[in-house]
Amino acid sequence: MDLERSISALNNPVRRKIVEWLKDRSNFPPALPEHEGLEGVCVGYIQEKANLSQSTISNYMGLLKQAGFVIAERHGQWTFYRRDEDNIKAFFDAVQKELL
Amino acid sequence: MDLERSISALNNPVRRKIVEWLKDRSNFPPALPEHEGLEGVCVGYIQEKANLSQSTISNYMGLLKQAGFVIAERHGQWTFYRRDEDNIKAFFDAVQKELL
DNA sequence: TCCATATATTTAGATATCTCGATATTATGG
DNA sequence: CCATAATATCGAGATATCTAAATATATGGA
Repeated sequence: MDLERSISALNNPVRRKIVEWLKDRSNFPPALPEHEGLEGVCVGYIQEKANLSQSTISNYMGLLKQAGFVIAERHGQWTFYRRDEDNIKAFFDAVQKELL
Repeated sequence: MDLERSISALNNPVRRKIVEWLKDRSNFPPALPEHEGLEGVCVGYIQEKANLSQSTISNYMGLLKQAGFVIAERHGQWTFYRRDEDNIKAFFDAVQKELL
């Protein structure tokens, strides 16, 4: 739980939105048939929704992953990102403990 | 509740420390006799503890104030800062609502 | 009024973050 | 193997943040 890194990752409105969007898969287009049953959302869908360049979103997802907010799983050419609920809770606990 | 501004204010280890220190008045030297009964801690004490320049701390306190984490009250030449517990809670609620 | 003290504001150089285009990497299908 | 697609990484210019020194403002006391 690196609070510095986590807060820094959240210090951007689009990155916060992405974490929020990932709460509900239906915020994105339906998965391809061959991806049925896989958890998470691929980078392309996130990029489309965020409307920023591919490299920016890939970078964002890397930051969110390092911060522990999302888990990445590669399947073929796709990387699927999903929330890491346990780490997200741990972050809240840490912030609360430090500040509240 | 400007989440952007609040997270930005917390995106610095010393500023977070200051908010934490202010939880307990005894983290600072005792108040001057003429300040007995006044709430908060003067900028000089905070600066001493943080060990950064006067202008930096003054700037920090301004950011924390704009973000709603502290309340400033001037008494004579001194400005006393104390936590704004209600706003701090509101911040947590907002983050939780958005992310959790 | 003049001076000392506490804090705020201004200014600026150093460093970090943002965002993109270009390129590299990895995987798939023919 | 080649072409294509999805994602990651690199490099760079624009913008923001950090932090301090210098200066300004406000107050209190001699």
